[in-house]
Amino acid sequence: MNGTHVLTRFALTVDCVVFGLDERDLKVMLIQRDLPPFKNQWALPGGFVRTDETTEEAARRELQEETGLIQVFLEQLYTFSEMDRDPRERVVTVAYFALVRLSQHSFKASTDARDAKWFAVDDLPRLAFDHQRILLAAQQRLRAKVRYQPIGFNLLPRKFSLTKLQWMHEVILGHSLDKRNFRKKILSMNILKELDEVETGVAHRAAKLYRFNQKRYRAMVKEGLHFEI
Amino acid sequence: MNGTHVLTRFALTVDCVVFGLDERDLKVMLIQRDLPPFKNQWALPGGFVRTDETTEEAARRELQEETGLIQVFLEQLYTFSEMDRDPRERVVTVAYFALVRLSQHSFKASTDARDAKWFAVDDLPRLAFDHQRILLAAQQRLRAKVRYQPIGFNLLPRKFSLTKLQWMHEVILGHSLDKRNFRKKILSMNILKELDEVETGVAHRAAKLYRFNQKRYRAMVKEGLHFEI
DNA sequence: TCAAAAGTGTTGAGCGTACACCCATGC
DNA sequence: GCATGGGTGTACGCTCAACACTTTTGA
Repeated sequence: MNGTHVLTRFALTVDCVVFGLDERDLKVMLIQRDLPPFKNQWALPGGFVRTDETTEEAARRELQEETGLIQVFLEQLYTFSEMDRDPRERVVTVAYFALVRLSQHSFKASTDARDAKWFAVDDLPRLAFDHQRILLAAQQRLRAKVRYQPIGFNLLPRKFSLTKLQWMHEVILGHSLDKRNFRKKILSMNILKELDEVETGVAHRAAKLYRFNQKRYRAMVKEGLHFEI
Repeated sequence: MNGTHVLTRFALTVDCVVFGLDERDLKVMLIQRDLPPFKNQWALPGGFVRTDETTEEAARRELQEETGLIQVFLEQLYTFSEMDRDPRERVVTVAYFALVRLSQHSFKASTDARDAKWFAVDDLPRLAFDHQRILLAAQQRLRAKVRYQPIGFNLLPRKFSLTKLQWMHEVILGHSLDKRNFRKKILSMNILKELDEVETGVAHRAAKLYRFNQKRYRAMVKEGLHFEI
């Protein structure tokens, strides 16, 4: 701000690392680029920020435009400003990560004809720009955060079994958990509502279904609850 | 990136929340603005990012220019992009927070004649822009992080007593800790080196001095140490 | 009746917490 | 010798971790 330098302006983008969970893996949504640079390569959904929107608004807009997703869990991740991120010119990007209920969304072909597709995080194609690095940062953040904040619920259907809940944590953390201890712990927090429903369509004993009770969680936090898996 | 909109460019700044610790309080460095807007009000050190530097480089440069600080602990905090942050025009800012050994630095009058001064975080003047909010975010981050990462050492002299170390945590966390338990815990982590020195110039029994052993810490982490106060 | 996953308790070890007194030093 | 903070140990309760069998259901 000392006035001896010309005020430079920057191209500013947002990039979204969108996580979803299917029957097998943790997945990330990628989009195939139809323009250079990196034409035909896979990239994170994202795009340029407009004058009349915050970066978060831009992220939500891009998500909707490119993938049809609305009302997802979205959190700012990190801002990347290395000089050579984009071969065309200098672009600063604010990265976000999102968690979606993959089961609920039937992904309509994106309006601008780009291909949106889910990839297992452990089996990714080569990515455009520095998106590999951004994705890695998002994965680390997710892994760290799922242990001390109840954000994982955003990846599951609203009604879920304890087994699914445990499995979600195992997939994200990358190691297995003890079934009895996990149940004891999560139930003792008093943040789940036990429903009068059970799984359907399974070839064995059907599991009870639960729902995350956000209100109860907030109340418990006020009373000193320290969520931790 | 879908091409139907004009590519807007953004004024981009960095702002630094610089924390220091003196004999009494946790302090934050502020700078008195000598230009409008908010002329004569206090603000976070910071300024515009240049074309040839990353945001982190910009933050370090501004810190040096405005306060003389070099080689401080610096970490990206959050990017703020609300439309009306700056009354002149839209400015996006990448906020950083820094931890410095206040004891070591004699703060030379800043080169561009602006007044840099330390304020107790619990007794701040009205701040320019949305700097109050940024500062709050930094404080929350510091409070959360000091509990599970050994960053607090960056606020203390290299040689410190256990009492000082405990006191630092108490000031940041806002509550007191049990002396014996604190010592047991921190010493059992094996990340402090006990020196053959004691405090000087105190009117009572002099405390042993310790030094944070970064190498040892990294080794311990590899072996599964989970730093936590 | 078989396969497959749901659901359930106990025990031991280690950790966190609460707590009070003597010691060393400078003035 | 007194004031000031430095330094130290124990006991209890709680939480975490390890561990295996019975129950339910659909095919």
